[in-house]
Amino acid sequence: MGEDRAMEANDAEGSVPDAGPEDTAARPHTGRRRNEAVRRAILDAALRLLVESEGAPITVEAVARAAGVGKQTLYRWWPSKGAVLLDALTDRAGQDVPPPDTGSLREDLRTVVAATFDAAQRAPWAPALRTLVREAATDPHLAELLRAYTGTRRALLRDVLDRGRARGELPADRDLDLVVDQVYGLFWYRFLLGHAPLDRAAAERLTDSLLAPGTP
Amino acid sequence: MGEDRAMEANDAEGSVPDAGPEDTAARPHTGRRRNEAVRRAILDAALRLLVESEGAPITVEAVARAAGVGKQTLYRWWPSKGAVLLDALTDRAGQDVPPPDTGSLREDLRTVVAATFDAAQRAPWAPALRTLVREAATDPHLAELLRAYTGTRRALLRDVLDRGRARGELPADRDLDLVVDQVYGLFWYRFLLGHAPLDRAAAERLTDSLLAPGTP
DNA sequence: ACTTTAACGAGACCGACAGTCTCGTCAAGC
DNA sequence: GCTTGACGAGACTGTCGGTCTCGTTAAAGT
Repeated sequence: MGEDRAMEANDAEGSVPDAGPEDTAARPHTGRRRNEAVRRAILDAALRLLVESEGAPITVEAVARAAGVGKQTLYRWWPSKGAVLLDALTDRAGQDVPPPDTGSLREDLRTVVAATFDAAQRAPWAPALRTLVREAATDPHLAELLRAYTGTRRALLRDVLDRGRARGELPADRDLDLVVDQVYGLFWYRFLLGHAPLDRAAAERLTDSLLAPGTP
Repeated sequence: MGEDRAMEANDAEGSVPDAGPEDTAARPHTGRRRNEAVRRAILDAALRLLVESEGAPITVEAVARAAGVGKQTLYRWWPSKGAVLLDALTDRAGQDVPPPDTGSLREDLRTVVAATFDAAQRAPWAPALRTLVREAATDPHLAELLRAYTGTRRALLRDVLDRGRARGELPADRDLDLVVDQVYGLFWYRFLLGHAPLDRAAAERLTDSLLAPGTP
């Protein structure tokens, strides 16, 4: 995803009036090339600040200074502050494990929920993610990116439920979107407010609550 | 609540060193009195902007201008922008109806959940509340006030559940805090993301999901 | 009436911060 | 060696929350 965003800013240059669409891709690249070390330095600095931030806002200048980079370099490759932060977070932490498929809905669901809760509790990315969500409140661009991200998470969980229902482990008329939202609703609510734990026990009880205790 | 906050700023004046605590309350009020019409004008203007905002941020200057008031007047009575906005919202919309106690947990829960969902869907305060939450992301003061508010909401729902459990409508070992968070978690998740409805049907299904369908 | 006190409207001012612009420099390819 | 574009540095702009100041005005005591 990081590369996609990075390119975005670049091909905006193709908007010369009446230049013809092939002009953008046709002209070979000349001049000095992008320095990969700089990209890494920016991403690393952003992630470090994000992790250490504990909810405090991050400034672009701080990221640039920490990376030893000019602000313009940053804005040359990312469209906004939020994009950099999200990129930094997903670049490292973003290897999504595929949801399990053990043949038992109860088992799969418990695993997914527990993993989600666990990641939010344990990881150093917890404060980072909290900060990111805060930034998203005032950064429409970031909000959109985050919305897309949560969308794929929902879809993944939805798949698990669909498989379970196909196996007859859930009544055919059960509202699966509601179940998905009950999981992530509780998750974000507790994650952002922090008034109650997101531990293993909570995951266990949530799973039991969603699958009626009597269900196989 | 409005009055309380308003006073807060005022008695800060009592912090003269070694003046004695009774000095604050003892000295009769002299000088020009607070103009109630101004308070109303500020609150009304803030609410109007909040309702019309549709998620867009509200500036203090806009509120002051809309109320025909100097910024200092605003800051004389409220400690921050967020406090004004929250005050404006709770001042009008804030008459909390006491939760029902019909003797049936299922009935009470359905009523509370449906009322909560309904209020968020129907009311013109929906965008206002969304804006407020957004502002809270960057305004620690407002975040604290909002946290307190949601705390009382949780406590109210918790009471309903406690009564139900006392009547034996819920197993004694059920995690009631989890149930509460499942309700408000889903609520805020859908309210803020807006990807799925918070209608009567959703309230119905959520209630059924929390109270095992077979329970009396 | 006169004085004191504090609220009021207006708006200058400050500090932070996102994002832009400019400039001198440096590397990649012709 | 010449053109092109990335780079670091940092000045600059615009916005906004919050403070400060000032001249005016209303309430209360004398």
